[in-house]
This record gives sequence, C-alpha cells and structure tokens, in this order.
Amino acid sequence: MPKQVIFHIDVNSAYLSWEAAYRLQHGAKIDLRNVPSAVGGDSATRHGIILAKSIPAKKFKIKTGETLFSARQKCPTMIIVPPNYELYMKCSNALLKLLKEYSPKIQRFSVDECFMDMTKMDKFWGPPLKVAYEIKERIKKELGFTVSIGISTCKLLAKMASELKKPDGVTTLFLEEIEEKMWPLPVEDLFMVGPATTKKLHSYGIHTIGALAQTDPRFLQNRLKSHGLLIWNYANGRENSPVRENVAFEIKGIGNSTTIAFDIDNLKEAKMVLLSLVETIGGRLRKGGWAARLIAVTFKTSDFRVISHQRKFSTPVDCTNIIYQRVEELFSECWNGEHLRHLGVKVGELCTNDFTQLSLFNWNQERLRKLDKTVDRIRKKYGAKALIRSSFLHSGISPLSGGIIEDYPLMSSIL
DNA sequence: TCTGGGGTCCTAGGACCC
DNA sequence: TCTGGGGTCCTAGGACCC
Repeated sequence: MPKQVIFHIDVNSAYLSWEAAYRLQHGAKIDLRNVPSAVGGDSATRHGIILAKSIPAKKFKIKTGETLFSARQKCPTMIIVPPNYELYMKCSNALLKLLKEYSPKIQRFSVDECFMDMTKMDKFWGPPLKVAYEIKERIKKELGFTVSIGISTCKLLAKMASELKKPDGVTTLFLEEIEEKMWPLPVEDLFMVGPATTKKLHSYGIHTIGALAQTDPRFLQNRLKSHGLLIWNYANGRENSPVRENVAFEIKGIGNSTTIAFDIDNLKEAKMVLLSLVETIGGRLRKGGWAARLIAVTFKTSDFRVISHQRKFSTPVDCTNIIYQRVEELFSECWNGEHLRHLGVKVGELCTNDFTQLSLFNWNQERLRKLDKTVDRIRKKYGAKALIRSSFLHSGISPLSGGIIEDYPLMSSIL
C-alpha cells in the first residue's frame, strides 16, 4: 500500500479572522487581526466568554474560554465583538468549496478545520508542498483569511503539523521528523491530552511529548486505561484512521442546551425552557428523518454542578409533544428544587423515523406527527419564530432555544 | 458584568441472568 | 453453612475535541 498524503487545513483564529475580513469588506478602518481583539458572547445573558482572539490579544495571555471579565482585566482596551454564526458558516462553506477543487476526499473536522486525502494527487498538482502553498495563497487572495496547512502521512501528524507554524504557514511533520519537531513540545500540546490528563502526566514526571513517547506503554495503560495507550501511540506518531467524508447517518445523537440569563427556581419556568429545547431537537430529528429511543436531561446548578438523568424507552419517537412528555418525567425525577443556571436535552439511539415499517403507530401518535409536520412546514417557509407557543409570550424565555444555526458543522473530537 | 454549546467515547458500578 | 463468576445491559459522570 502506498504511503498516504494527508493535509490538515486550519483557519487561523477562525471566528476572529472571518469577522475581521467581513468588516474590512464593509468599510471598517481597522483590521481586528492587528489589534488586541476577540469574539465573545454577551455577559448580560451569562454567555460572557472568549470564543476566539487575535494574535495581539494572545500577547496579553487571553485564552479561549475565559470570561470577558478576566480578559478585560488583562487588556482593558481590547475590542470585543459578538459572534455571527451565519457568517462563519458561509466562510466555512466557501473554504470547503475551494478545497474540493484539489481533492474529492475531504473530512470536515469542525467549522474551521478540514482533513484532505491528497494521496496520489501529485500527478495532478505536483509535489505536496507546492500545492499546499498554492491552496494557502488562493484562500488568502480569494477568501481574505489565512490558514495553516500541515502535511504528513496520517491525520494526527498532519494536525500536529498545522499547529507548528501559525498564522499562514505550511509545515510537514513526517515520522522521521517527530523527534525534532514534536517531541520537544509540552505534553499538553498533543491532541487528546487535556487538562485532566496533563495534570496526571505531570505527576508522573512526564512534561514533554517526547517523554510521553518514551514511557513504557504498559505503565500508561495501567494508570490511564485505554486513553493512556491512545496518547502513547499519538506521541509516537502512530495513527492510521482514514479521511472519512462526513455522512449524516453516522450521527449518534442530538442535543441542545442553554444557559439561562437568570437562575431558575420554579418548575414552571424550568419546564418552559425544556419545552423550548425540545422544540429545537424535535425539528432537527424530523429534518434528518430520525426517531430516538434514548432521552436525557441535563442541568447545571447555580454552583456549577452538573446532573444528568436518562432513560431508554421501548419505542423510538420523533414527536415534539411525546419527547417533551418524557423529558418532563425525567426532569421531575431528578430535580430537587436547586437553582438552575443551565438546562439541556439530548436524544440518542437514533433510528429511521419510517414508522410504517416499524409498525409502532397508534392513532394518537399519528395525529401528533401530522401536527409536527405542519409546524415544521410553517417554520421552514416563514422562519423558525413564525409559529410559537402562546405560553412563551411575556415569559422572558425564548420559545425555541439551544442551538446554533442550521447545518453548522460541529463534528467530533475523534479522528 | 464570572465561568458557552454541540458533539463522541470511556469507565465504574449496579442489576440481572445463567 | 457462610457467600462463584462470567457476561451483558444500563446509567451517571467525566474526559476530550472544536
């Protein structure tokens, strides 16, 4: 089998770059990328965290995920702009379209990252490095933002490579280069080594990717179970998952959750938020042609403890009303009145919602499905908020919540 | 004016069965 | 008289990614 050639394309400070490019096109005088700036949520509704930051903001040690409060303390003059997911979606799609000119085999890893299988593509485009530079320059010229491209023989090393030169870089990281380029890096820079694992590794005296690579894998497996073996393999550049084109039916579950602008302390409001989440989930389920057997509720208390409760039901459902009935039941089984800052609903164990084949129909459910169908049609035609439940009027709670815009590509954390 | 949202996978422990 | 063990399914919680 010939050696694979894999590219990883990573948009530099994606949300911020896209925001900056858009603003320049619309007459902005300054380029957000050249000043301390960030894309962040709204503190007033308790969504106040940094989603993306500029390179000058990085110099102030601003981190993604930290509170705007903390970020402003570090850099009071920082410009913070709100997110615009529709724009990011358009930019992401434009990127994908350009990349598809170079290879048909592309895995969209997230809104701002793609893997490309460039194996045997040299007969069309010449050597990998040459085409990588061409792609990078075209994106800059035609789309107005920079990317970093990593090149290797597997997805993991390609991804690690793209991290090495930012912004606007092309870097190779072949197996024979890992000792020099990857092993000196701090162990937390390795894909799949997060805060919890970093802490454990440090306690074993492992601080670099190289040190991890040279640790006895049995030791790691003892302490960290399968995850220990996984990161040991990654540290040694061992990974061989294929670039897989994203397929809708591979989705395992659908979840929507929301942090409420105020703490909730009564069942009536909690139920309203749950219903608003189920409305969104139901719509997404039916749009994909799925029904779900597993239903789960999650909540976060005002002191940030997370509690979840789930159940597998014998019949799969796709009706908003029935899902809500189950969610209500689950919620009342696990909530003891604590103040809530966040509520979530998830469904899983998906199957096709072709109930005529499953013969799970009953008369009542058929009526509800017709109702859902009508609601879906009206919302599709006139917009999501064209039809809302009257109970939400003047409630201060959004009738449809959770979520992001349609078809937003958020894939998985796994290669 | 303090801490988002949407995913996937893994593990421990309990229930249950043979 | 003095407490099997293996397998599977289920749930809650936690890890990781972007």
